[in-house]
Amino acid sequence: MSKTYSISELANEFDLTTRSIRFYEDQELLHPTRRGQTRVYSSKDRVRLKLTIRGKRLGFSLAEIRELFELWDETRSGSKKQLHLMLSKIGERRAALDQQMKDITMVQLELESAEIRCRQALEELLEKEPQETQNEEEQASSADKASAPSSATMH
Amino acid sequence: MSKTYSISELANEFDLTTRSIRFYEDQELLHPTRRGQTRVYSSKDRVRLKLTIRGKRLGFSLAEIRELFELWDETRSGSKKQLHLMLSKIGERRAALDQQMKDITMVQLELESAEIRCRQALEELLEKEPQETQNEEEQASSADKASAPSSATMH
DNA sequence: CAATAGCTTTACGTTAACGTAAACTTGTTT
DNA sequence: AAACAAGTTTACGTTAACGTAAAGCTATTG
Repeated sequence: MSKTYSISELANEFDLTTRSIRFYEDQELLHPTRRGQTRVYSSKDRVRLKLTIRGKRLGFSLAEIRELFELWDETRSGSKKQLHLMLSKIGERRAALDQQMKDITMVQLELESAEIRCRQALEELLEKEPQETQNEEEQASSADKASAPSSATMH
Repeated sequence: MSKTYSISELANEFDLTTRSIRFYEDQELLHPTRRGQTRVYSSKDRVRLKLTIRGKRLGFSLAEIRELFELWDETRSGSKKQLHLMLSKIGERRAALDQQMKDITMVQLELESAEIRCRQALEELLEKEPQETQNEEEQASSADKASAPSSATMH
């Protein structure tokens, strides 16, 4: 008997709402069993949830993610035609991800250049306005080598 | 006077609808000038459109893309506080992209393994059912070495 | 035993990113 | 001048991915 999880355990672990998790089930990304009326998630479900989140971060729709899951599941039992179709689908996805890799590289370059520009603008400011008590220097030094974790409120 | 573009020129080049392009303007991603009532796009607008598309492929929302554009624009004129804020935002974005890189790598691995599994299943089929006249063999040979470009309807 | 905690279903609301249609202007071609 | 092409505004419709009540089951805890 491998481990099982409740809906709120998973919700906490992955920082989702239970609503989302039930919604994913609705979209057939998860297939928990039931104990009475309560959902019981297997570790397979947990893995799928993790994969789903990863997929979402990459901009995949839930439908696309589901498609990939189904492909994976049907691999064993597939007919010849099915298998070829799967290979083609997988090829599509891999190509799309290759494109994304390139995109990311480009955007990273842009951001890097923006960062440099930003730092230069800062330096220029510091030259014209030499010292003004500034205790905010901690910031400047800390953000230097690692791209900061940065909590931040965002939106 | 550098080159300018009409809305449909851009729409064709980037395979968008004019509706989308106008919508992007509405969201302040583009700022075309006007000749009469007609929009005239500069090459700067064209670059922004290209960047927008790239951003979208990475799962950025239009609002996020707009934010990045604004950061970039305000870099020159920014105050010290502003500049630090920008650096922080840029750091966020770069961290997110780093995460995406990892995600992609993981998913690529999964897909690769799925592909291998697929090919093995195919081989097993071919062993048990040596030849059966199959005229579906055209398929088999073509999908073999290159992960097909595959146009595909996607949507 | 009544209340609390955690789960459930049902169902309407919301936001982003456009699609789609209607009605109008403006220039160009026949 | 009539018709066509390309552009415009206005506005309502649509889909995905949840949010947000509302109302009810069920176990255990004070």
